[in-house]
Amino acid sequence: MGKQTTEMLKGTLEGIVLAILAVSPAYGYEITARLRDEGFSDIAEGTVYALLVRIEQRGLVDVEKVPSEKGPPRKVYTINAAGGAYLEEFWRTWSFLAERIEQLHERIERTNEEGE
Amino acid sequence: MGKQTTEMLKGTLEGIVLAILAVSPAYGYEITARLRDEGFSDIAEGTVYALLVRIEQRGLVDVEKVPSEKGPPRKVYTINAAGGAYLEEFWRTWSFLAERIEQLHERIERTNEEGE
DNA sequence: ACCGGTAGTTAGCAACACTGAATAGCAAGA
DNA sequence: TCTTGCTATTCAGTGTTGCTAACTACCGGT
Repeated sequence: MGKQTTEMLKGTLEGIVLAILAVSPAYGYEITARLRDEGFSDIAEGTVYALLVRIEQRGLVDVEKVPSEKGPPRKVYTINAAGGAYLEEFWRTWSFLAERIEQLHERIERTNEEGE
Repeated sequence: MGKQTTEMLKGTLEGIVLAILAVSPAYGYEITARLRDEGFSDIAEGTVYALLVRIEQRGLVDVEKVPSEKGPPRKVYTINAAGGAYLEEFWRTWSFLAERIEQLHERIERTNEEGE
């Protein structure tokens, strides 16, 4: 994966995972798969598991152990009230950043056009 | 500044600064000021200077020392060809990420509406 | 008995933004 | 003169984050 992507995921991956959990509860392995489906093809499994541990420790999600038919028990994560609040804050921060960056992008596009 | 903002800036601040330099060359102190004008009110000066050192070492910018009338000499940074290529890659990465996240956001908005 | 898919854990690493302090030049006011 | 204030840059140390790589563990089919 591009190095830029890696760096850009810092600070956003957490929100992305919480957003996925806001759609419906899920366990680690499943989340990794959903991320792949979403287009984040190369996110390491280890990364997701580590992230889940973090958001659990911060109390943003509730966890339930569910036996699996084909493997060790799953840890199913459900976003809770604190997680919901955190996610809202995430959207606000994201919107702010996205707006600024889009503005910059457009300004540069215009500058380039004028220069041609 | 919010902790989320700090984390989200990782990977994007570099692109933002390069984008600012793509508009016109500038020196560190000035860049900090421009960032404030852009709405990034609380980016530490030290952060900007450290970032400038990094992108200089990677050869993304050219540097010229210019005497200042009111203080020590300025280091004026100009984006070069390598920096331009890097910036383009940045826009691609950003667009990809922004698209995915917007999709997720919209999906959740819809989910919430249905639930009401 | 072995292999492949499912599921999770852990240790160590590199990159990045922040804090806080230090350095340095110059101008205007007490 | 001394000091305050603005301009301008540098540096050491910290915390968070995502990645890599290896390991454990459970199950079914060959």
